Amino acid sequence: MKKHEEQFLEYLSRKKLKNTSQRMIILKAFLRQKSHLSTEDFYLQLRKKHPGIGYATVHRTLKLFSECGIASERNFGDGQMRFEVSLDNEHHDHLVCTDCGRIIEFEDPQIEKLQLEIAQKHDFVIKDHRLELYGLCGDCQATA
Amino acid sequence: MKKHEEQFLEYLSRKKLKNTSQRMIILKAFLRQKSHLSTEDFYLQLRKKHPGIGYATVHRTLKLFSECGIASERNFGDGQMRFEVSLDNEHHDHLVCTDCGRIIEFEDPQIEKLQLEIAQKHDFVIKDHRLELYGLCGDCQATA
DNA sequence: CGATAAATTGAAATCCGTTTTCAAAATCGT
DNA sequence: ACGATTTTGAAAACGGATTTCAATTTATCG
Ligand SMILES: [Mn+2]
Ligand SMILES: [Mn+2]
Ligand SMILES: [Zn+2]
Ligand SMILES: [Zn+2]
Repeated sequence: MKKHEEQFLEYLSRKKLKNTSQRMIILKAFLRQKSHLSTEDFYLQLRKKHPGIGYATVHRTLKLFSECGIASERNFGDGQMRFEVSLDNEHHDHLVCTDCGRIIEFEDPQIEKLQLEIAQKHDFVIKDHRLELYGLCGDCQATA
Repeated sequence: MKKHEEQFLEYLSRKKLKNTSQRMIILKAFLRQKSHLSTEDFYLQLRKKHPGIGYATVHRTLKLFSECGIASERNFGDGQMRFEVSLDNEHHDHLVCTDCGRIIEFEDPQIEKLQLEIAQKHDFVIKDHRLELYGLCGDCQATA
């Protein structure tokens, strides 16, 4: 987990950006966070300990994390941007419970391979992709 | 293509909604449309022939189409809602060119099957899913 | 150290697509 | 045609993301 911090600091100096207390606080909170939080939720969380830090700063800093590669932006179609820590250059996709919001991550090399084949067949070069499976988690099937 | 019209009319009467000239005009334009248009683009298109019809009505009517099953809402992550005619209950996914916006549809039974297996493994019941491959189409690779 | 230029901050304003409001108009069963 | 109900279009409201701006903080250099 030290790698993320280094990567961010390196990005700051490379871009001639400044290292501020707010940025360090947000970074630490972000790395400790339960993932897939919306900007708003993350901000509300952070505000408990650090009421002085503004929403704009949180928003801007999360964008920085994304730019420098330590965070991934996610969009689960609910109109909120979400962020998660990105580990190395691992990729994963998501199961999303539409009832309780639970999110399960998965990785499937077979699907990834099939995606590449499809792209080739249509003369596409893939830069990115999103796969999300929406449904009910075990708990919510019981409740329903 | 008559089926869509019937399905919409049936939905209207079932929900005790009224059949208006605007709704019929929008329906015809929608069925004739080049797919994956945003509400805004569809509205601008429609307005050329029917300047009297308001954006709100177009928006509400597209929602109706979606509710009654003759349209599918799509969200390609650019902050615009898009609509397309849904054929029978066929499902398909999308290749999206991030340069020129070209959209290619595809279907892959193997991927669908693997998705089901993943869901089972995590005790999920899938209701819906989205798979989008973002990249460059053949033309745009050349240009770049 | 200071001084200074440059970057950052937080609050508020703005943006932009979506959705709602509301009074006037249209629909449709009778 | 009547009257209850629904629909319409313009404008306002909404909600999240982004920008503005004056005040503050940071980093660099003498
Ligand atoms: Mn994740
Ligand atoms: Mn399509
Ligand atoms: Zn659940
Ligand atoms: Zn292209």
